[in-house]
Amino acid sequence: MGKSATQLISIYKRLWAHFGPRHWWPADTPFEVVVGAILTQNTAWTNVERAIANLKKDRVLTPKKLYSLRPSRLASLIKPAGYYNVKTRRLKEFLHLVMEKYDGSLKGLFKKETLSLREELLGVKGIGPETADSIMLYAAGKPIFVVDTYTRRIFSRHRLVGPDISYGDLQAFFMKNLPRRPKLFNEYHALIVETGKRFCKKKPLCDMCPLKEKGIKIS
DNA sequence: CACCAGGCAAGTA
DNA sequence: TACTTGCATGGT
Repeated sequence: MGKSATQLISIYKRLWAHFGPRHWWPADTPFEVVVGAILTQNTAWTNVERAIANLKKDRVLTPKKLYSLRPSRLASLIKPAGYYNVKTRRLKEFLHLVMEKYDGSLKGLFKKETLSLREELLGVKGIGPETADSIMLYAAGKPIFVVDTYTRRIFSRHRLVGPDISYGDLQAFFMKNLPRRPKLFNEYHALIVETGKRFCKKKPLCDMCPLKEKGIKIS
């Protein structure tokens, strides 16, 4: 076992001991995961919750219902999540794929092999690497590690990687050094986000962080 | 008031 | 290729 692998496991254990299981993704259905993944792009989750609540209240949180909504109506429902015009287009782009190619069923889409599913998701305008990987791991259950702002921030501050590491390289760092188990990837990313939200914001609270003993200098 | 949040695409040089 | 900018609400 390499040094990086040992460190990654050690950090995971420490976070899990501190926070316990996260039960991610916070959603009732795979489709809700997809919608949440798009709505949370560069946006606080509390705002996404309001938007999702609006969709549930009007009982339109299914692919067919959302696809049939007028864009102006969808935009007004998701308004609390911000970027509502952009995100309306992005949801519609994804729904168009599901409706036209998979008969409105996520099941069909998620039957694809991991790599071809990733390519297909990345082909949708508005779905980038993090959104695609969140959908794959948390909606489709594929063994893909999700990288986000917090991941880069936490692991570069602890000097396991450089601060400007690319998405792909950071993802590979985790996937090469951890057993490829969806359950582990699920829990690890969820723990990273919890740590990020609480302690590793742009203005860090490193004294409080469960990783402080391994911790290093921060700017 | 300023700054930030679980990105992404499009524009510029 | 490598920056830069627009998108927008709600919390601190």
